[in-house]
Amino acid sequence: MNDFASVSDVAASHADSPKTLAEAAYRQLRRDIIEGIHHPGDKLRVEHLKDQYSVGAGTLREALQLLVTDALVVAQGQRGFRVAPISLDDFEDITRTRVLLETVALQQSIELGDDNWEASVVAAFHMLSRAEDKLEDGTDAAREEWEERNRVFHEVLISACPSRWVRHFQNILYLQSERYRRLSLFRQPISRDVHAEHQAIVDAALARNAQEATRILTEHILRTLEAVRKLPANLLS
Amino acid sequence: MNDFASVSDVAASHADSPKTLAEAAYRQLRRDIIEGIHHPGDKLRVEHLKDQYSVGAGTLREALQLLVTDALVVAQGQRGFRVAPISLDDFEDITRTRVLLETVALQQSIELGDDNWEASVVAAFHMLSRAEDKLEDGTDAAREEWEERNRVFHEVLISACPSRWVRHFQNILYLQSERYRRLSLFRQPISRDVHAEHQAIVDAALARNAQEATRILTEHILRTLEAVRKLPANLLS
DNA sequence: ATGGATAAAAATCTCGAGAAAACATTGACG
DNA sequence: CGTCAATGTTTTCTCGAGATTTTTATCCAT
Repeated sequence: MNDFASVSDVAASHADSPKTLAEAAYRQLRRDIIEGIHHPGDKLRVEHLKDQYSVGAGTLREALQLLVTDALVVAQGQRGFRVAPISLDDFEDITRTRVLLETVALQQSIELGDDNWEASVVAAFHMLSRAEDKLEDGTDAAREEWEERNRVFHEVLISACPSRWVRHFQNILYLQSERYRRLSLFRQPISRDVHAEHQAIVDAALARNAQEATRILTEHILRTLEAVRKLPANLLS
Repeated sequence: MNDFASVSDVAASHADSPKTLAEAAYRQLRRDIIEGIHHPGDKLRVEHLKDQYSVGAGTLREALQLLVTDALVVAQGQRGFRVAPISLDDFEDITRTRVLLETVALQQSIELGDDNWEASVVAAFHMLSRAEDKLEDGTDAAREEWEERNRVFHEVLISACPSRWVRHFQNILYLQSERYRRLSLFRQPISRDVHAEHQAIVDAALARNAQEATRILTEHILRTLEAVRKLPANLLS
């Protein structure tokens, strides 16, 4: 059929239920690392964590290995696992690479996307807008839902890009940037008018104005970099 | 210090000795998959492979997980592991994405590379040329050494690119394309004058002619795609 | 003969204990 | 007083067996 995200997929978010304990532990761990519960550079001792996540040693090991795939955890030879360190340089790199890939993908999406793609974009934007409303409550669940829907929105935007590899790399980079964004959101919760930026992207995309859409998207992504740049250096430990 | 590959690194190739059994099994498996010993789509049964690679079940499992990182193996929920399938579409995607990343990286390398980088490039090209001579013997070892030095050459070319992520993604894509290149080399061993192409890239790079260098590099990469396109379809099973 | 359901078989996933390696502390020697 | 070496502790890595799930084969009913 087509390779685009269907509207129902958007509605269902990314609710692949974890079928294995290792994957469940993997998701929990990933969330905890992105949330900052495990600090960058922290050692991840299997003996200590296997109780916390209620799985066996080998299982937790597998979960950690999966996190190495996402580059959220680094494995050092015979010296165990560690939460991937963060730095401003790294985030600059992530951001610029993301801009490179995401603009190319968006161009192709705008060029090739069909009605189904347009509907997906509109739907994802709607879901995101709703989540923005609930964000007023200030609950953790609301913020988490917003994060997820924001991710889906960016994913759907480029879902008509025919390159699976570009989309794959974009996913990885998005996960990475999520760690940094949490840091900036913690300090200056809602300074930017993110909604307007997203709206502008959607408008330009549906108008098939690739140049305008990529321009806004680039600024949109770079703005987060600026926000992180203004953070106190000690947060990037 | 600097982040470039040192000349000695080039000489030493990529000889990180595997310090763990899992990593050793991972490398063997990776080589076997790229070599085509395990065919695309094949099921990788842990029970059967753990004897073949002389490791425990859990260890082999870890090795397989590492291969998922390189996208050479796909893991399906509770249904075990499988060699990643191949297709012409996939290789087109890999190639185009590789061109995108590698040209950007080469541009930056040419712009930012210092004397050390130039020396690395010359050294890697020399190593590759020597391997080309030995290629006449037709031994497996010679071809394998050429493959490795070709990889190093492309890696060193973009080693002055400051983006670790671009280089990381390029590594993954190179590994992928290696699978397909083996297929094409099997049929038409040495039809192209690869040496001249590499020489032209080196010349343009050292002359700091980014436009020319990226142009040649792009053609160079695309040529392999054309070679694979001409393969009989049944090889892409 | 075809389709569905049950049961046997195979493979995967999970767990805990033993072996190997790395780390930290302490003591001795120059 | 500083450096080096040896020892003990901690942590990681590895292995084989048991529990779940998937797959295959068989059998009965339509």
